[in-house]
Amino acid sequence: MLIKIGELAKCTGATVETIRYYEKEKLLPEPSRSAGNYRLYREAHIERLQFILHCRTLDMTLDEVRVLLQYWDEPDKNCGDVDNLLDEHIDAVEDRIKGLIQLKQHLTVLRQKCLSSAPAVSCGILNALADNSCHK
Amino acid sequence: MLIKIGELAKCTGATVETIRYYEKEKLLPEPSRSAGNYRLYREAHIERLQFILHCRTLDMTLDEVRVLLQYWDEPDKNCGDVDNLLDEHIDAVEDRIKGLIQLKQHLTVLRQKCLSSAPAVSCGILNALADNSCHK
DNA sequence: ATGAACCCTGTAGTGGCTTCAGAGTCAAGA
DNA sequence: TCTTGACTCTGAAGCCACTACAGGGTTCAT
Repeated sequence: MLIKIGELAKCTGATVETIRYYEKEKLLPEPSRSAGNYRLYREAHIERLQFILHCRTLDMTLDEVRVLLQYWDEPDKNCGDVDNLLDEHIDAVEDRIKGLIQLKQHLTVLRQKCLSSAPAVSCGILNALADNSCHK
Repeated sequence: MLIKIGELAKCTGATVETIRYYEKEKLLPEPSRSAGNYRLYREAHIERLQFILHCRTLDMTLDEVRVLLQYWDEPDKNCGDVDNLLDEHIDAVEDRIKGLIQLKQHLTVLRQKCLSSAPAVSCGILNALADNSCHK
């Protein structure tokens, strides 16, 4: 029932270093230790780590994760803040997508300016990048 | 014709600190100095800085900018690499957009699981995040 | 002469890890 | 029994692209 850090890493997909980092950051509680000072984890650690990793795949910051873990730790609290955190996070992701789509548009326009294998001095891309009238 | 760092910052939109940082990173050459040891910039610096900033608004890394500046500095070179760099950069941006759209989808589904002001223990969001069958 | 606005250098901090150095632990094989 | 190799430990440094700060110097107007 007790597993070492390498096994925890394998079964969650995290790296060993990331697990130790989360412990240092107090996202994961300090586990018990073996006679040889190896960390020994149990089921609860696996679940908590999976929760954290899942939040990270959703691009949440560790501070956001910390807020969610508070609710995890105090299940009787009202969860209204969870909603708010998620709403704000969705907005942030939306903004980032909009920005990137604009960015891609700019890049694509730029890309079309170049006829490959011309000398750099006449490369449309370099010239467009240099052009200070070309602000967004 | 010679301007101080604050003026360069104002006319390009960079911060003074960023300009000094670019100098340390050898993206900008060391300018001449006044009697009082102030940096003095000329036209060429303005253009080069604008080029760098423009690349940065296109989300290029400083290493990518370094490659482009090489062509800037050697205008007789063939510019094929410029194309490749840009193509790769566009691909990377595209991938990031796709990832974020998926992410937003996940977040939106998650958000709908929550009826605000329930106790956290029964919050659908927290439960979904904890659910290890809920991998992407 | 004084004050405010600018400038200088060098160092440390940010986030979320990753990498490294140098050492200890443990099980299997010769 | 000894050794090899895979694993683990700690602590510090590195990554990126800045940003912030401490503690000083310069310049110019009043």
